[in-house]
Amino acid sequence: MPASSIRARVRAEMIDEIKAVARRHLATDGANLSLRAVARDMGMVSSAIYRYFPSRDELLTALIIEAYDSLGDAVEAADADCERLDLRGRWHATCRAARDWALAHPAEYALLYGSPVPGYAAPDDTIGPAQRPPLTLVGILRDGLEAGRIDPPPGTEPAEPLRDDLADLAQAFFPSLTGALLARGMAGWTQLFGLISFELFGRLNRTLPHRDAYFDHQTALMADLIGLPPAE
Amino acid sequence: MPASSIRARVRAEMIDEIKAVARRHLATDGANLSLRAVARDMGMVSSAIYRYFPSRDELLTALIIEAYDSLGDAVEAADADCERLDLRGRWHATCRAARDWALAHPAEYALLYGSPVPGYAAPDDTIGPAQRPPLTLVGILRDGLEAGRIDPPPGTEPAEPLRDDLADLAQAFFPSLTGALLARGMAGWTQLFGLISFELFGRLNRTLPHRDAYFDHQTALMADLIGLPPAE
DNA sequence: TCAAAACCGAGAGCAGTGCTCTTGACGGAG
DNA sequence: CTCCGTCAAGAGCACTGCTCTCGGTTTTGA
Repeated sequence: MPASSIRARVRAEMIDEIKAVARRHLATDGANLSLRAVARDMGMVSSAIYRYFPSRDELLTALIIEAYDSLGDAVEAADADCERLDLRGRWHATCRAARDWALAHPAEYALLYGSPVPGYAAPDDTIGPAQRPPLTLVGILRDGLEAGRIDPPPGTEPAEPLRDDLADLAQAFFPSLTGALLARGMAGWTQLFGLISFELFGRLNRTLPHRDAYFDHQTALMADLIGLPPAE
Repeated sequence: MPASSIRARVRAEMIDEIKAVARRHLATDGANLSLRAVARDMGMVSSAIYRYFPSRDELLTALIIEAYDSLGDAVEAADADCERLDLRGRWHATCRAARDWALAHPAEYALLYGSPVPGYAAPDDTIGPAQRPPLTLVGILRDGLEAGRIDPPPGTEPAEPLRDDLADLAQAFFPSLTGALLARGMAGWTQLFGLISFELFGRLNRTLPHRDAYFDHQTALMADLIGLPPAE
């Protein structure tokens, strides 16, 4: 064990360094990072990288999982910093945390939520970390329902056959979640993703200089739609 | 003119054929299409392509503009097929048209609304065609306001400094558009983009088999948020 | 303890990419 | 008919992901 662990330790450090250099390249070169380039940066030969990652896609997968966890950490920490029953505060905090993380790590965000790489299929290892942000939003719904503090405004109700789909999916989260509320929560999650993507990918109108205020207002609209009570 | 135009005609046909082959490759290989591959498909040598497109990015730009116009045509046609005062019908028709187009041309949609290509900056030729879909939505707002048929539900109002930004931007569209309504319209547009992206990029939960119904319901929620009157 | 097994880095090599440059042939314009 | 512009072709450069082999080191197990 002591002798073998020194090799294993060096190997783990090597993997970490490769991932760190690759993450740095990702920030500048975008999704098309080159194994040879990271190998050059590390003073190695390209073929040596393959001792640690069997392919470029495997390296990308490792970076994707790390990015999902980094985003999940940020979102969950922001949510945990709020009063449990301050539903609207938690909603805004999680949304802002996701946006802040995306603005700080644009290339990683593009890797997670941008167009999928053509030949690349995300392995199952990624679906767990990928669900952490939306699950945080579901947690807000759960706490709000338990406290009886969620009142969605009147509006379109899901009809068949969607009603059963939503009800089944809602039951998989927690029993008191209705399909109608789940749909509104998913609308909020979709809006959050769209807001960040538009801002990050440059599709936001240039005549909106106060982007923080715009983001907060648009997420507030979705909080209204979900039925989160106004902050007192 | 007659003699020179035969040359120009052949050249124009060549450009069209290159774009057609490239679009075909785009559907299979995604964003990383190869000039050499399209040249091979046309029985040419790669360097010959450069007689018609100075770089791969120029070819991509041409495809992007064509795709924007194709999407714009579909959206505007769907909108024009509706009764002018059937605001909700127009909203659903345009949303469905955008989704149908995206599902029929996933690679082109990813090219337009996916993560930007790292070294590539969209030239100004693209911003005109790119604005056609959102401008169609603005047209629904304009007709609705002129007919006095839009009643947004109560909810968060934009505060300073966002209020002025939105008001200025709204004035640039048409005078009677308020900043608050514009923000709700932009939320609808953001939601539409997010819905399509989630479905296309495989982030939609697999337990929602009736995707058409889900899409219609979510866009109906946004119609409620905007204040489009219910269909009678 | 000492040989066998596993691991590792370096290098060559293959097939592919975008792009540049030169060469030679063809066709329209004066 | 001659010139000039346009064209396809080919060679070549620098780059990519990836495979394989060759030595050298480290770890393991008998």
